[in-house]
Amino acid sequence: MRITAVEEYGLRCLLTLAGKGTSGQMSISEIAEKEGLSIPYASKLLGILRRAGLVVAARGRTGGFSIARDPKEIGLYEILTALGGPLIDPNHCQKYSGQLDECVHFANCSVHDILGGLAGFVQDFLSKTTLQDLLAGNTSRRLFIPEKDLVVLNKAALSAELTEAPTTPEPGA
Amino acid sequence: MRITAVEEYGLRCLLTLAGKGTSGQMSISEIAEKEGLSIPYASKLLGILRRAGLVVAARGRTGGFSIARDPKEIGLYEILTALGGPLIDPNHCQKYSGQLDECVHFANCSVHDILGGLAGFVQDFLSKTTLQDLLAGNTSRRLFIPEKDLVVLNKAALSAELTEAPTTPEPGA
DNA sequence: ATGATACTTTACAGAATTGTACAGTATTTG
DNA sequence: CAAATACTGTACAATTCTGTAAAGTATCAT
Repeated sequence: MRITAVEEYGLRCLLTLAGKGTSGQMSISEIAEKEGLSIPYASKLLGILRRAGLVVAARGRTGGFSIARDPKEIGLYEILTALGGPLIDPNHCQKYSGQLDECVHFANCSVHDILGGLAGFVQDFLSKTTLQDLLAGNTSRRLFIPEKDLVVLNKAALSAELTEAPTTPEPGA
Repeated sequence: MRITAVEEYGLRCLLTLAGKGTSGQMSISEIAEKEGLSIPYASKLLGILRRAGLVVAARGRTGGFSIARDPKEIGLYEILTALGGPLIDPNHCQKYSGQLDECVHFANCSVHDILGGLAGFVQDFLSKTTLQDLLAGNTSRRLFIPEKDLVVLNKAALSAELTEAPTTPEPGA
């Protein structure tokens, strides 16, 4: 489970463009130089971003790329899935079924449950973090919280938890 | 960003073994058949798990694999990193520096901040979810919570948030 | 002892991903 | 209109990952 190269570089290119604002513009050459990428590679990445509707391209002599929307309106989830596909393949069960025709855990597959749940979890986090957050350096808003202070719970169960066991959250199953 | 095949299958093999308990045992053949994998491939996966200290192997005629520790003591984070390497490469900046000698964002790299933060976030979630949770089907404890009820916040800021804005959490930056 | 069984290790073919090369199309400037 | 500039699309070499193959080592039953 890792960030792919395309996701990494693509996100950076988009971030650079976002820094110029909606009315700003940069050519592939400029972006490539700023990010230390080759021009053909930057072209490919920008092409992906354009087809995903995240940037708009102007052709011709005075052409270049601009960010398609306000950075506040672009979540990381949309960006990363555009660049690297879905977090969990929708046909996961079908794809990873080994030599059998279908997933051997088809009926009751806790692995898929947990991985699907993780994906939703990551998606939630990534969706709520926007390009604007990255631009503003707002990484500390949801990040860098000491682990002991980090909780991920159902709100309803949380009120009780806050007044009872401050250290080890254990809501009813 | 995705779950790799080795992570997926390796986790399943480990889960199957965990179902037999610490004193239980299964041969590669049995595991391979149960998971729909080829015997050589299952061998490779079990080898990885063994070197990571997650399973123990007994050689010889009555040999086989057993889970190394109580499933309650094995978190998903340990498993997935053993099978697929770290979520974020420690030498991320060095590796993904394009054609330059070092990451062009070296001094102030919000991309690395956010990705590193995400990794810590995922790590926290995965560490707190154990094999036992998967065995018991306890996927609902931290999963399948409606998004509107899901909060990820600093505890200190949370008490105030619970009494003020129940829908859109916005702690001070 | 000896053979059967089962884990261990290394090497390798096929597939997917990465990054590059290059020819093509569109637009502006003079 | 013609040249320059910049995006677009396809094809391809290099690398990495996936899954297989096969030879080797250890242990137990007889």
